[in-house]
Amino acid sequence: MPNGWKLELDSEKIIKFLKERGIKVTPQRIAIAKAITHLNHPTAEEICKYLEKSHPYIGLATVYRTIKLFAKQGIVRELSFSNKGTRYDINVKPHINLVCVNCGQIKDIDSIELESLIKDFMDNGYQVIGFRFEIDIYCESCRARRRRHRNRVV
Amino acid sequence: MPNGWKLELDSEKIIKFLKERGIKVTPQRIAIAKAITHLNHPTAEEICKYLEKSHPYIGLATVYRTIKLFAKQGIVRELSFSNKGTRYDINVKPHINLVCVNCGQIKDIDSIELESLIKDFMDNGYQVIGFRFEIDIYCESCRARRRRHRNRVV
DNA sequence: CTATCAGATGATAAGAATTATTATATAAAC
DNA sequence: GTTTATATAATAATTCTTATCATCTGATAG
Repeated sequence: MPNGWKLELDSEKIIKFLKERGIKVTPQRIAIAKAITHLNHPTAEEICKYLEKSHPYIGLATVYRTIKLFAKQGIVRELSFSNKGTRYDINVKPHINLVCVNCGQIKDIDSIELESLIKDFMDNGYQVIGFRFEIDIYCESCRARRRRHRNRVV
Repeated sequence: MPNGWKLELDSEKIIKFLKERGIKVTPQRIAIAKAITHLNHPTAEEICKYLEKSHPYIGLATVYRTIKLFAKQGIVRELSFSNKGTRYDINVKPHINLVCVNCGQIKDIDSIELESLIKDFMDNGYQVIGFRFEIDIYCESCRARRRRHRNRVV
């Protein structure tokens, strides 16, 4: 994971990264890498749906397998939610995930404080394999919708 | 959730908390509340198993329903993991979950930096409903086991 | 260019975790 | 104690993810 922090993660870099580690670069993996960089914290299903147009043959199993592979390589992070299944984050640099508890939308926010907090851990002898920092809020659009329907429970 | 931070969460307080909000207090709910306070980040199944002794009739569905209710009230937090299912955390004060990527053990760590980081968010107009901060490491016992089996992949 | 082979894929079955359903039971208010 | 809205237990259903396995492919050597 610490390695991953150095990566600027576009699909080209991912491909290069796989090659360097002797991992086969297949059309499916390239397509899935591109899909993840183009989508915002997608689920496996969303990736599959996105690829339907260009690669109708890619199965959900392959998506899951490939994501797991990427996760093991520190290319993506898995963010499991109790309701909406697992989402994948391509940004492995320490940052905050602002999650809307209503619509599930995720927004990434950089935070120097967070980075130094994790760095402190590493300096204190911990081998940090991964991390996850998430703050649950109502996003702007859900708050606006709420204001419009004040008396209704959103 | 901010309300929850003020709670010292033993089962008595949980019962009081439910009553105040007009939510029925049933033997099952009391038992589950006690179970959660006695167990360390349990899964629904672990709660069910723990209660087998004293309340053999409580079903898994009831455990799930009750936990969801508690979560909605900010009494517990849901921590979903891709592998090992969902665990529940009774400590709603901002803290760090140190998660062992090998055995899944979770250890809570207080952090002033984290508290102030979240406070900053609240001061900036965000309504913080919940949060989750988790750092993945190898715990002490897994590291010890690793040292003993250096050549083996743990 | 073709053969070889480890590893990847797709289709589908299997499994695990969680939620919905529904008849029955019960807590809270009177 | 009665009433009534809500909770429960048992089980079915659903959802999400992983395993299986026959087939296919990328990389390498000849």
